[in-house]
Amino acid sequence: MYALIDGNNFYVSCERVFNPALNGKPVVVLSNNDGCVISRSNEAKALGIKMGEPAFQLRETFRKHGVKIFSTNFTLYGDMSRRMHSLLADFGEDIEIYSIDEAFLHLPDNLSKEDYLALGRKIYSAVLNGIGIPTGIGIAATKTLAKIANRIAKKEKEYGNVCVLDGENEITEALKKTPIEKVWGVGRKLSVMLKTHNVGTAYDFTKLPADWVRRKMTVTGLKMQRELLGYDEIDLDDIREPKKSIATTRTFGKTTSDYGLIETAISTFAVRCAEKLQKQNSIASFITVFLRTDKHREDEPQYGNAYTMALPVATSSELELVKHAVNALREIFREGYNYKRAGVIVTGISNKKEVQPDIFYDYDFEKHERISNAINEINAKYGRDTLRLAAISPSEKWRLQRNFLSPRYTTSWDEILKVKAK
DNA sequence: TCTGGGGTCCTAGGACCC
DNA sequence: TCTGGGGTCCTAGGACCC
Repeated sequence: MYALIDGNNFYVSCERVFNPALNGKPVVVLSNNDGCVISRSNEAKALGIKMGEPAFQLRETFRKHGVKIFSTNFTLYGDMSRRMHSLLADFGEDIEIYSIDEAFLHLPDNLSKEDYLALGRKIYSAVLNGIGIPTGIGIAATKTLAKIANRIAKKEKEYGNVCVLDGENEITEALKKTPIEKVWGVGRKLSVMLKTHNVGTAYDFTKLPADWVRRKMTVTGLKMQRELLGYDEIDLDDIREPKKSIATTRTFGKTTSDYGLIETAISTFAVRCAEKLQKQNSIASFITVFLRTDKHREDEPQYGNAYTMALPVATSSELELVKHAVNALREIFREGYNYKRAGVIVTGISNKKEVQPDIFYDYDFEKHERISNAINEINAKYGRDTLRLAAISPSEKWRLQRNFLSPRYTTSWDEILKVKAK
């Protein structure tokens, strides 16, 4: 059996932990550049605010209903996530962390329904009391069914945030009231396709012939169907496993046609990729650089391009990645366009112990590693970018706009919550 | 003025091998 | 006239997730 635990409206809940005056009020968290809504309190959802809706279109709604607005504070959310997952780990050896606010916990197989329910409530209280985040908990035999249970736990008040799906009739009932587009793995395209074949619910989907599902939806669809029928099919990569691709990409606060500015941005993204690689002890063998203009500005000339190159030697060195990223950028940069978005992606990732020296390329892996380590140590002690490559600049114009940022309550001594005595 | 960021998996089809 | 068979590896692109 699996329990799927996820934080309710996670980013909003993180903000509320340190600012209880937000309870009961409409609250939203915005994406980078304060662009789109990416987390909403229940009160904000009730106002009709949609996931991903652009903030500028909502200004009137925000004003009229006094919606509390926050910029993303990933430092805070990431730290709260780490704390939540470590609380969950107390309830079982096997935990698969699926995202910043979700984890699957492996539970013993032969408990009674009452015992699963009691365990679910215990987990709920542990997280709420431990870090102040309310959760939804779904318990069932497969991950896909646990997702469905989780949705019911949150949606139907009488469940009190915990739903156990055990027993054939109960599972059938749950599948019948789950619209097909709410099934884990069915997105916009597939739900449209399935509806034209008269599949409206998860239950209808389980009744389709397996070979039809295989043909129309590949093995992914087949696994989904089997999961709904109670066969455990989906294995997740643990989030602590090394990543297979690493990206740093940004939408600029303002568009720019200035090559120098973009080179600085790309160099900074390359350094961030290097840091992420080093953190998981990996090296990358390919680098991709892309840039594009603002696709929403139909009145302006559009251009977008990407360039992928094999690195001469797999590496995690910021010096090497910046050098090659800039070379890649020169391949695709064109004068006369206003660029809005750019990024660096590294792939072909392996463990750093597997570095293959190239006798034709002058590269001293150990020397680069010593440099990286020295930079990391200094910055860990004195703050990010205290020591940095001249190619990057911490205060450039492409920087994010974050006008509604909350303090980093849990990770910065300067920003810790202050309690005043009267 | 103003529209996020970072991932995974799967398949088809081309290049290449013997 | 007639042009094999069986494989691997890689990449782009599409679909999905939070």
